[in-house]
Amino acid sequence: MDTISVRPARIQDVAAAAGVSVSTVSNVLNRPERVNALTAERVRDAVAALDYVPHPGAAGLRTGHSSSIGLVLPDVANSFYSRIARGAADAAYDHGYSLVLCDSGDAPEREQGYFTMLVEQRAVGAVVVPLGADPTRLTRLRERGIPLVLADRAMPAQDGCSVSVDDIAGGRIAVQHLLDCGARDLLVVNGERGIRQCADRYQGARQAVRSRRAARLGQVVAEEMTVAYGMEIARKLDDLPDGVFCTNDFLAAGLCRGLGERGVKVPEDVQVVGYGDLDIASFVGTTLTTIRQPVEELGRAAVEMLLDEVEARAEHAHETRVFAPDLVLRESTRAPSAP
Amino acid sequence: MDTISVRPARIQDVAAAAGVSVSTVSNVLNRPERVNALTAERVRDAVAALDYVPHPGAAGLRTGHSSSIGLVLPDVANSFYSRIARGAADAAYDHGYSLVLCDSGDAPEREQGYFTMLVEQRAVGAVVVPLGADPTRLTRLRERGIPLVLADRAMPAQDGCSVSVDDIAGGRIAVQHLLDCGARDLLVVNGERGIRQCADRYQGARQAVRSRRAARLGQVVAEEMTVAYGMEIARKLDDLPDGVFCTNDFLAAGLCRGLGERGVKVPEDVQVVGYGDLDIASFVGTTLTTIRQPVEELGRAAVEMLLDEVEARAEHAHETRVFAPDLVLRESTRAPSAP
DNA sequence: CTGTTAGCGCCTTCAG
DNA sequence: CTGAAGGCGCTAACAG
Repeated sequence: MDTISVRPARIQDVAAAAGVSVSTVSNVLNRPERVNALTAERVRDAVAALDYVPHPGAAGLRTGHSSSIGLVLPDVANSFYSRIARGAADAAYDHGYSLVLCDSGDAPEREQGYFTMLVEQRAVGAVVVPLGADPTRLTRLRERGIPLVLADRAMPAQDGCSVSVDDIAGGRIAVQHLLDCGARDLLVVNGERGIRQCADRYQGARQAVRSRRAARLGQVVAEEMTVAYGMEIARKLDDLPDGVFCTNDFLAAGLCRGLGERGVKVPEDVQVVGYGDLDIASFVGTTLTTIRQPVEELGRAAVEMLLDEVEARAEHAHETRVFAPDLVLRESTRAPSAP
Repeated sequence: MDTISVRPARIQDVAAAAGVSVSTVSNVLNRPERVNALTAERVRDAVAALDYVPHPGAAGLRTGHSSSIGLVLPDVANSFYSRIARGAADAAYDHGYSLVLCDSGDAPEREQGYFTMLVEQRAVGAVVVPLGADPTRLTRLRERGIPLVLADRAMPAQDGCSVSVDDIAGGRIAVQHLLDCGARDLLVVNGERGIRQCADRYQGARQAVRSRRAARLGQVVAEEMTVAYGMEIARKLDDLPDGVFCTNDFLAAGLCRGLGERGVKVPEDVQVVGYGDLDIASFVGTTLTTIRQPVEELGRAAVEMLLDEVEARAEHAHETRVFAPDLVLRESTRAPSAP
């Protein structure tokens, strides 16, 4: 069967069918308390009978409110971002907004294209993981009347809300856990220094060690954060540490495997903590103890903060929300002894 | 700085500024050929000066056309679906449509909620990866005037377009490759029979072997398609085959690792082909030769078929497009000898 | 080639 | 508590 093009019922049709005026129908739908219960009943019957579906777009034209919010990110296919998207979609759905997916594909022109699209659509706001560090374009969007919430990026508090995960805390938790499990000769297997997340996680690791005089902390930097480099590092290690914190799960998975090939047992000889709770962490042979980042919640919170700004306007105070990562215990570390 | 609420310029303002009528402005924007070059120039200047941005929503109210298309799927955080989303977003962007992300979260009520949202928004159409097998709700959507393209699911051709990947061909290619590489004693490590994809891939594998009398094909079914089960299977294997086709990359990764622990070398002793080209395939120690599915293209094609239906209407012929998977050569198989 | 006019579907004063 | 009328921003006839 092909598409039937029955012109959908309009509010007028409902009014006629119910024997009332359009404004009464509108009231029944939007402010039921102002309408006599019986007439309301009649109207609702008519709505059902005609399969009437209101048209928020038309309403928005009148009221000035739209009901779509933008989600601008570099690449939905990347699991970190797709998890943000999931959380954002959840929240948007719960609040009756629709989420417009804007995948900039790492291309600034395209990001800009989406920005103007959002202006055209009169989106109520946008959650964005911006591409460059340059805030000019973001500011312009905001001046255009589109409130923004930044995700996973810093943002001067006065300019708007932002959400992110605390990587320093993550590093601290990871290493603290190794200490709790009895490890004292520690190694951080890190990614490039330039990556903010890596630097922060290392800083957190140092904080944890500082509180425990008796422990040592080394660091080795992997060229790329992949399983292969993790294995490589495991092979080259001279004196084995008794605890390793890898700043990403791929490195951790590779490291475990490389150690295995040398006959080193995880967690008996060396304990390992990863970071990110990627799929791989629970699929791998020795499942990884790792740091979970509440990414979905991050997306959800971003949307909710945005809606608060949109709906509260005057009373809204910008907020920089930082989420706490937490530890997922699996096989690559031993049970912690009570401190 | 806070949101400045300057009421955006309307088409009237532009008309006034340029000293012409609104319809002329509209024409300049939509059918430039019907307008004198000089007046057009004046209008464009005014547009720029006032920072005028057209309001497609209002236009749509008038024309009846909307410019948003829905993307309904079970879970964006799942990499298969997020890749579809990426392709769909690409195509939608290229054609000037906006993509509304509808993550049903595996909940039928929610999927239904999104369906009615799409009706409300008068979406021009939707790409959907439906939850259940029941086509009733889909049909209703279509009757409501929202054309559908199904992704990764079967659909009677007369009811609309669909896109999917040919799993039989995928299985055939995988095993053919093993044969080309000299393997003769083959094993399929599969998931549950009930899963259509698994059944299809096995069927493809059998087709490949049938053409080569001299080869044997066994099958073993893993309870779950994870790295851990792959390892398990590698450990339990009695007589080693010389070629293994795992119907998913997790299984393949686990298998390789399990074989490694037994001292069996990949690809020297046993060659392995995976399926899916997940991240893990290229990150793992011995990188996996695997079957790539053109998932992004699937998403892109879905949107384009949808738009064809929307724009062509009468001449549009429903199409069931099946994509061909292909082989990605990596380290877990030896170079094929010319056939 | 350009201007005038009448809605698209809805909400919202303002009267009754 | 209900109805009539105007307009949100834009396009599409139809005149000029």
